[in-house]
Amino acid sequence: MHAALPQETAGSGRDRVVRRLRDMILSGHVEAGERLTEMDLAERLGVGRAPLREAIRELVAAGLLISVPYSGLFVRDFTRKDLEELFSLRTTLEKMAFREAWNRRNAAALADLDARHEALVAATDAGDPGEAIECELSLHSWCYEMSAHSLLIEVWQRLRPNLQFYLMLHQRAHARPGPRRDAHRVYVAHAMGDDLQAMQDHVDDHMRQGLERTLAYIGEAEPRTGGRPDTGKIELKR
Amino acid sequence: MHAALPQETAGSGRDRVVRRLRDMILSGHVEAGERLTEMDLAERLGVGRAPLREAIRELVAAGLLISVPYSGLFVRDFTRKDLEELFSLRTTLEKMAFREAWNRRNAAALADLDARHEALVAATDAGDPGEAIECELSLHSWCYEMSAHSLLIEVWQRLRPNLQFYLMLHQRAHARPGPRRDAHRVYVAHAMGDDLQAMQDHVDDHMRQGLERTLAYIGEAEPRTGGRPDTGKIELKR
DNA sequence: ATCACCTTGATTGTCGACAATCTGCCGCGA
DNA sequence: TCGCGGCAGATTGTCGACAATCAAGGTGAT
Repeated sequence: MHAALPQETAGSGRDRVVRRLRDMILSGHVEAGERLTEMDLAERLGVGRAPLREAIRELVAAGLLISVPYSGLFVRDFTRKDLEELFSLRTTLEKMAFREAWNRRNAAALADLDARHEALVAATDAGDPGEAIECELSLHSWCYEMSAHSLLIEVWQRLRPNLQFYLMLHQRAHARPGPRRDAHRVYVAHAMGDDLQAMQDHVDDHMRQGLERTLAYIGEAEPRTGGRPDTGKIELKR
Repeated sequence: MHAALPQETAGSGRDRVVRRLRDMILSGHVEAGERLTEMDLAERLGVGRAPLREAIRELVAAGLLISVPYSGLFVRDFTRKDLEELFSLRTTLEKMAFREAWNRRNAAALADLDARHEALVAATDAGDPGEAIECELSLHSWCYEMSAHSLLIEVWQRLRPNLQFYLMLHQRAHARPGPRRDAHRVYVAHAMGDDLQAMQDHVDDHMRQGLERTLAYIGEAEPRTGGRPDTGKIELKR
C-alpha cells in the first residue's frame, strides 16, 4: 500500500539533498530561525552548490526555508498566526478530503486505516514522540489518499512537512504529551462509520481541540520569535 | 492597492527567467505538451543553464512544467480530471476565503472589488479574451486577499497560473465566449451583501456553471491528450 | 522474423571558478 | 558624540566545461 518509500541513495543528488536537508530540519539538527550558508551546507552534505541550490529552492517553495538574498538562508519559524492558519486550512481541506473519499472506502482501505491507527497507538505507548507524530500525520493522510484527488493530495503534501516541523518543535520545547488515544479512536470510528456529516463535524472538533491544546502551551511563553513582519524578515543570529 | 507589480528587469536572472518562461507558457508561445530542452531555452532566453534550471524547478513545483529526467521537459497538459479537480478545489478554497474575509470587508475593499469588476466588463467589451481572463482571476483573487490568510493565499497563488493556463488554452482552442456579464454581476452583488450563506451557495453555483460551460466544449472533442497515466508520462513529439 | 545487445547521440546532472551584490564596520569630519 | 562615506569581507548569482545517464536505433545471432 506504500507508494515506493524513498531509498536512502535513490534519485539524483538533488533529491538526496532535499531529503537530507528536510530530515535535518525536521529532526532539529538545525535550529528554527538558524542562519545557514550555501557553502557550509555544501561542505556538510558533501555536494556541490549547484544541486544544493536547486534543493534549497524546493524547500523554500515548500515553506521550510526562507531565502534572503545576500544575507542568509533561514530555517522558518512559526508565529501563533502561522499555527492558526495551518490548522484552519487543514480543517477545510480534510473535510473536503472526506467528502471526496467517502464513497471510495472499501474493506481494504478501512483495514489500512486501522493499521495506521494501531501504529500510532504503538508509537505513543513506546514513548517515541517523533514516531508518534509521523504516525499521526500518516493517519490523517489516509483520507487524502482515499480521495484520489491529485490536486488535493499535492496541497496536503505541501502542508504536511510544515505541520510535522511545528509539532516536532513544539514537542521538543514543551515535552507535549501525545494526542489522547481516545481522540483518534473516535476519529477512526467516525471515518469507518456511515455518517459523513458526523465525520465532518468531528474533524472540526478534532482540529479545534488540537489547536487549543497546542495554544495552551505557547500561551504561557508567547509566540516563539515575537512575530515575523510581512516582509519575512527574521532576527539574525550570527 | 497593488503589491509592487514586478518590473520587467527586476530581480535576479532566475526571477526574470521564471516570469518570461511563465509568460511564454501562458501566452502560448510554447505549445501545451511541447517538448523543451534546457540548452534550447538557455539560448532562446539568453541566460546560462544554472539560473534556468532553478527557474524550471520553480515552474515544475508550480505544476506548469513536467520534468522527465534524461528525456525532456514538457509543458503540462490538462485532462478532464485535472480540470474537474481544479474547479472542485477552487470551490472549497474560495468558500473558505469568503468565510475568513467576510468580517474584514470595508468600504475601500468593496470599492476595490467593484473596480475589478469594471475592469473585467471593460476587457470583455473590448473583445480582449486574454485580458478578460486575467481580470476574471483578479476578481476572484479579491476574496483571498481580503482573507488575510497567508497560507490560503499561497495555495491560491499556486493554483492561479494553472487555471489561467487552462482558460487560455481553452480560449484559443474553442474561441470560448467570455463569462456572461450577469454571472459576475451576481457574484459581486453577493460579495457586497450581508448573507454569507448565500455567497457560499453562489460560489458553488458559479463554479459548477463555469465547469459545465467548459466541459460542454471539450465534451465534443474529448480530453486533450487522451489522459495522462499516473506516471506523468506524456507522448513525445520530436 | 524476432530478440538481445551494444553503440551512439542527446540530455540532464555536477563541479569549480569567477562576477555581482549586499551587509557591517571602520575611520573621518562636523 | 553623532552621522556619513567608503572599504573589506562574506554571500549569493552566474558561467562554461565535463561527467553521468538514458532513449533510440542499428546489428548480429538464433
